[in-house]
Amino acid sequence: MNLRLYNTLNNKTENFKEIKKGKIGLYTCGPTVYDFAHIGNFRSYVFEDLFKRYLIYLGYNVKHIMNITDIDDKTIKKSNELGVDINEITEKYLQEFFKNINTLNILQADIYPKATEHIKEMVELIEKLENNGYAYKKENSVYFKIEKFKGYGKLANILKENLKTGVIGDSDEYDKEDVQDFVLWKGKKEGEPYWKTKYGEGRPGWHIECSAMSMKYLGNHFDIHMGGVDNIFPHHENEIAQAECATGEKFVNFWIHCQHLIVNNQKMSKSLGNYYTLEDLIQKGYKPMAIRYLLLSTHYRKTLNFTFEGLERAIRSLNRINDFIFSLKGLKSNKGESEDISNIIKQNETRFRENMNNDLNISGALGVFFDFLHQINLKLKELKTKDIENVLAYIKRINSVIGIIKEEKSIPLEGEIEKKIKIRENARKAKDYKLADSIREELKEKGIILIDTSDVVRWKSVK
RNA sequence: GGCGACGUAGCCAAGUGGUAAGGCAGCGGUCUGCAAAAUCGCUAUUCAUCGGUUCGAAUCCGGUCGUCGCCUCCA
Repeated sequence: MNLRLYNTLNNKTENFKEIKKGKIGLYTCGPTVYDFAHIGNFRSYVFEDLFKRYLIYLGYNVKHIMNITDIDDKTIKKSNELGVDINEITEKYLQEFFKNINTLNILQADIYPKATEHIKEMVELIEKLENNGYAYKKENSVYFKIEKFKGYGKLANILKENLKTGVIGDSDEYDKEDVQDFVLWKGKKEGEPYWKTKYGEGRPGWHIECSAMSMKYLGNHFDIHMGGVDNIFPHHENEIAQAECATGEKFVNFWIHCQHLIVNNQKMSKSLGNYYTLEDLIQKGYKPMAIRYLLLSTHYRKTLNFTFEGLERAIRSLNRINDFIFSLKGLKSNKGESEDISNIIKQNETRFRENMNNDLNISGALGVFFDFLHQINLKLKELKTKDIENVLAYIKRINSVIGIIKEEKSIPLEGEIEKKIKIRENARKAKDYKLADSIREELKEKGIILIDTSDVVRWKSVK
């Protein structure tokens, strides 16, 4: 079964086909580095990561570009409010962003181009638009004339005449010919950073950034562009307009958009007190992998309702996977390999892939994976040495896609704890269960969980 | 006003024409000194609702009710 993806461009699920065999150009809209990213942002990033990991799993060579918006209204506003240089602000939150990405086990992009380092490319793009008759200067700014572009609105499925006019955005600050037109280059304003270019002193509009940088690194025509649904209009619509009017070529084949996250059925907002950054959740004691699992486990085109109850459920679901691996690693086995187990793996992987191929149906795919755990649990005692290896290798393959299983670090036990375990063992042998249980309870409080098996005592760390 | 999404068990969530996956929680067994994990059984005659098409509908069509998003800040 082929990989099928829902393409916002025509609102249909289509067979995926790459432009250049085996290679994929992927562009994802990155953060505006003016503040900590919130869990809604990470829902998108985690989904994009899942998708990218799956492409890699399928054997594609993926070139992934994620832009960094480090010049825009918000970064400027923050800089002015705090009286701190804008670069200091953006650098700080860029580092925080990278830290968060790492915490959530999100693979790094190949390149993180910054807007401020691509002014030249943006100006060149504006130049092309001007030459082709799609851009006009007014006062000190440059605008895109959407009336000239017939395809305008095709992504968002919006008719030009239905666009609300006036009152919003820049319409009264800048002097456009038509309120629907969007800005390519913003003339210099007092107290704002600016660049000297052929269009005068000023700074780039937001949309031009993504068009310029994506084409620089991926070419005029590339495979996949992703982002949150809110970006469909106007951002991605404008990107298409800029790129296609400048090059005359089709810009992107597949537009994939991730739905939003809401909290307790309400839009996340600071005023409602339901606004969470990753840091907030981690400080509450939630583990990154549980957060990742939660963000990941709902299909990307469905609104995800974030609740702490859901997060608790995610923890317990993850426990099932981790406990399984734990039991597997503690097994004593005989040499050999059984065909039975190899077949289960093969069949399960096929089903996993079928679900993922179906527009990245992660819920279905996870269901398949839990089926696998169950099937193997039933045969745990019959597993041979090679079977265990095969099962672990399969889990590793699955995890290369979902990325929710953290490699267990074998933390050495402190001597004192080891001593306590021995005392408890002796107590158990002497049937002094009162003492044994109190030691078990004591260690549990220290984060060490003891598990009695028929021959040895095993332990695991809560962390 | 225009465009669009969604409504499946206590909770989360697959299934998109062939008779309701999976996870969590709950109850009752097995295993265990007791636990933990695992395992077995039970837990939706029914998919918001009303009608239609069909041999057959959660799935297709139409109406109704409800929730939500977008229409130049936004992942």
